[in-house]
Amino acid sequence: MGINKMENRKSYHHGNLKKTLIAITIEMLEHGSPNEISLRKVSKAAGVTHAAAYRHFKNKNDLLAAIAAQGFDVLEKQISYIESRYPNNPQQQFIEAGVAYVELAVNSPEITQLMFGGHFDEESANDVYQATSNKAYAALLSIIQNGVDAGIFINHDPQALTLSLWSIVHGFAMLKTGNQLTLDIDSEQHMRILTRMLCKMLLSGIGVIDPTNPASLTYDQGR
Amino acid sequence: MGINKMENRKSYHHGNLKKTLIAITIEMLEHGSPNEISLRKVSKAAGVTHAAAYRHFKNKNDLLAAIAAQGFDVLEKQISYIESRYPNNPQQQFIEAGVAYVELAVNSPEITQLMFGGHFDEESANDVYQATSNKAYAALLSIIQNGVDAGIFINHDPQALTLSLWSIVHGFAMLKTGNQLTLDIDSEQHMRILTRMLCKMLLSGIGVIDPTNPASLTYDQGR
DNA sequence: CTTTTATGTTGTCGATGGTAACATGGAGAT
DNA sequence: ATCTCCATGTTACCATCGACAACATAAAAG
Repeated sequence: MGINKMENRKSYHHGNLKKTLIAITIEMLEHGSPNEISLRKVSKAAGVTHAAAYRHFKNKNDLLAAIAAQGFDVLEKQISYIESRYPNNPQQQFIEAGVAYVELAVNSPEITQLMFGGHFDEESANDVYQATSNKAYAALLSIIQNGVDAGIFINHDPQALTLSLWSIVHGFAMLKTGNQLTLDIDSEQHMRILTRMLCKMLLSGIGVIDPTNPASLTYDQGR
Repeated sequence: MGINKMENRKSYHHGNLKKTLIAITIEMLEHGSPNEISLRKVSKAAGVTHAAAYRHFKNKNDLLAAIAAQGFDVLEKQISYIESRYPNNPQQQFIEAGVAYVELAVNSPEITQLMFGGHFDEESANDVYQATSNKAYAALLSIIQNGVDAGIFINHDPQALTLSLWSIVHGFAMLKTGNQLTLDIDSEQHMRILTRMLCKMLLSGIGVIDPTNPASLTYDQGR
């Protein structure tokens, strides 16, 4: 536990330095802001000299971008999993994808801020970073498309529906991870309830749920 | 135009250094990420040595926090103005406040990322910063309260309604300013239309607009 | 066994954030 | 008008950082 120091490494070569550097950086992110991180501190914690990191990352931004890209990857996988978990139920996919989005963000607030907080130079937002960002969007769009194909989401363009879902859960997640919310919603349970409420508001706005009866979903809203 | 250099200042004392430093920093923010900014470059651009800035700001974070605080101030004033501009029409206040929120954010994407991107250390998110963040929330809550008092927003808690509006416009704004949206929505006109659509989805979700008729608002939806 | 290549080290550079000691001159008191 | 005080700016300095080049080592390839 703690920082993976590998201080008692025997060989000249580390063997797993790239992953180790990423892991240590993530751990450091959880204890401070991104600009408190230095390649030198990370390298030292990995039991390696300060220049070793440059064999694995082009520069500091490159390391941070790798972590962000990993975040997008996890996000996309999770949303896709939600889609497969609730087959033939676009409404539930809609809501649970939103819940998963917020849950992931809140469980890794620092990485979320890194992913979306504009911490990279323009050019450093490179191929990997851009591509993986789009994957999260595509995963959401797929769910929306299910609802459109099933004739459930009928009043709006799929792109617009995707944007609305993404916006509301992303906004909630960013406000929470950025400590902008005075509401003390500490428990995961409470976060889920709030997120479900937000998604249901949208769903009824899309015309799927009777707005005068927020509990009109076909599955148990508690859970 | 250009950076306010003040290079031909005559007196030993600058006279307006604090405001000048803020202005120059904002201009620099518009041309690069926050971590490309250095107090030394800013000071040099202001025609002053690098240590002078420390007479006006405790440290670099303090300067950036001042800019963020200024952003929250503008945001709150704008939302309050919207509220007063459309008296006795909570729906319109709801939508136009959302539009104003997104418009401000998109017009100053770098400052928006600075305000919400987690660019400050915990302790540096000081009194001013926290207080002003809350003001934006309070401004939105006031609008919601109008609708609740008028018996228009009836199906949900005011806090929840405020959170939903804030989340969706904040999410949209953050996705846009973070260049996460592949949709090319360059024109302000298009942004307004999209934002209105998002807000209306929510409004109908709250039960104010007939979801099968998105144009059911009482005022001209174009404009 | 030799050569190549990937990976880690040492040494160095300029830039940066921050502090301390000193300099300057404007504003208020007399 | 002059003196004094103190807000404000300067100079000098330090530790740290990102980045690079030259060198060292060992694992893999032949």
